[in-house]
Amino acid sequence: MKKDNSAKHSLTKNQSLVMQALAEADQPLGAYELLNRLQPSGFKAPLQVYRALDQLVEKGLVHRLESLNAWTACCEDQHSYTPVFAICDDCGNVTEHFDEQLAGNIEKVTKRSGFTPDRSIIEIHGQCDDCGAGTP
Amino acid sequence: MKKDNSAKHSLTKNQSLVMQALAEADQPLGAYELLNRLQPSGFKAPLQVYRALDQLVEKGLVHRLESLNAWTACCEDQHSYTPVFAICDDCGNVTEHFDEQLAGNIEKVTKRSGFTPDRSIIEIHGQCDDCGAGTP
DNA sequence: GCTGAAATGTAAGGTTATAACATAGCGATC
DNA sequence: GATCGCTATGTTATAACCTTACATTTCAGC
Repeated sequence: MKKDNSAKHSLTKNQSLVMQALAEADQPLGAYELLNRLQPSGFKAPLQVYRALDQLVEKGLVHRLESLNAWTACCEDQHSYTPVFAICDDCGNVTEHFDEQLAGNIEKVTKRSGFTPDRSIIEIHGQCDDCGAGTP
Repeated sequence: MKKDNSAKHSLTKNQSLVMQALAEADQPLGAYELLNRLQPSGFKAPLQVYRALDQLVEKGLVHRLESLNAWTACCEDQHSYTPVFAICDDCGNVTEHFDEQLAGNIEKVTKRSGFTPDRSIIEIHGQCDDCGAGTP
């Protein structure tokens, strides 16, 4: 189970519930899957989930996985580098990595053409160690 | 206007039409925007667009931009490295870049944890040269 | 207690993507 | 040239994801 950093960020009720659901999940969750899981807690409409998610992303506690249309709790408290997500297409497990050099290289590639980077999305699909690509 | 590589790949009718529409666009297009543009050519349902897009992606002629839910014609004929997309959040322009070192970095970051990368998604949002982030 | 800002509730609707099933084209084989 | 099998296509319906618009509630700070 992932760490729950909600304490330091004074989350609201809905934010806490969404954060908790994500922290308890061992995989990224879609917004409607979150809605399902939170209906017992009183959630009734997608917007409640989306609002909480947006605010949690704003605070840096949650990341959105663009290629999955899903959301995951951030693995650590704070991080300055762009996260790299490794997504296992077999078991759905996702791990979060950081690499200073990688972040630097991305800046380099785009700045060559006068581009000013703001936020980067790096998502790598493949097979995790457990699902062993080499040993089917 | 981007280069149209359809000749060498013996595309079907629908694939050609979608390829042409993307090649003529100066920006990535959503599937439903493509559908609109192709209705004069006889397209009637989203699935016609999605099927053609999938096949074109398969052939490497089209890329999907995950963070935009949009599709763009590949800028060159063939490329072995993972493409890096620089997406201008102001004007919507997207440029495609390649960088061997960057591709190597990604492998490194994930392989540390026993992960076997298959396909990578790198999309950088920011401001392009024309929209000049420093000179608003 | 009053007020203003933020959070929440609720309904409706828009966009993006897929499932399921039917039909048509076309080359290979008999 | 009839049949088979594969691929592409057509069509309808529906699932999945996200946003707009507006009303109501909560709550810190005065």
